[in-house]
Amino acid sequence: MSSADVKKLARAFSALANENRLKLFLNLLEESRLDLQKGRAHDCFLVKLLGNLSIGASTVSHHVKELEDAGLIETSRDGKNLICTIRPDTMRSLGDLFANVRPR
Amino acid sequence: MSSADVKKLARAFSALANENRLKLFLNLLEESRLDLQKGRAHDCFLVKLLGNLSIGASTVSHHVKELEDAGLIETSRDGKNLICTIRPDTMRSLGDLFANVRPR
DNA sequence: TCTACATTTTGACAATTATCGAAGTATTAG
DNA sequence: CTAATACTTCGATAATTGTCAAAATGTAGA
Repeated sequence: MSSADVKKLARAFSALANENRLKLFLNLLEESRLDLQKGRAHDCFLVKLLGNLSIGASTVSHHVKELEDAGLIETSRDGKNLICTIRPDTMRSLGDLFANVRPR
Repeated sequence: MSSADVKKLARAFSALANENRLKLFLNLLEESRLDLQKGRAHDCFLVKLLGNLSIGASTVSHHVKELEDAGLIETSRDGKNLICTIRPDTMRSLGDLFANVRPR
């Protein structure tokens, strides 16, 4: 694994290391799975995420950008609303990392 | 997912968020897979890990403890040497987290 | 027991990070 | 155009973290 890859990985884990940011991400993941069941696309408004945490809007905005810069999510806009979407490619590489460890 | 679970998860990601600590962990993972192929038990000495990084022994010791406290590895002793072992149970729960995301 | 080796603990410091509130920007509705 | 809503940027601050060097501890061998 290249040094650049390690850097990228560390960045992703760093984004998930903060409790509030992790909660945002887990919300998105759960939403993604619910929508998967219904066969719909998954997305989540910032304002909706905000409701679940006791931190300010500006802080949430920072956190979302951090998740995005780390390659964990993508964002787009629907009018005034920010839409966050999980990046399945990144999920796959993270998942692979933890696979195939010998059970004891 | 309970609040305690989220805390634990964040702790694990936090442990992997530092580049040097991540390298230690990736070394252990790789070693674990090599040994898996050979059907042997896997373990790795601290002093061996140390060689690959340009940081002091005391720092590596801190990092190892951090990985252990985060539930990612277990340690034991063989004489003077510290032996580090990947925890497959934790690997499994982390792997599950990133599974089942809809591809686009 | 003395010594060398492997690791750990301690104390310090610089760098990074999480968060806030206020001001700023963009978008929509009226 | 104006006001309201949703988000972003800025500047500040407190808390956390990564690293080091030095001293301490534990272990094995002579």
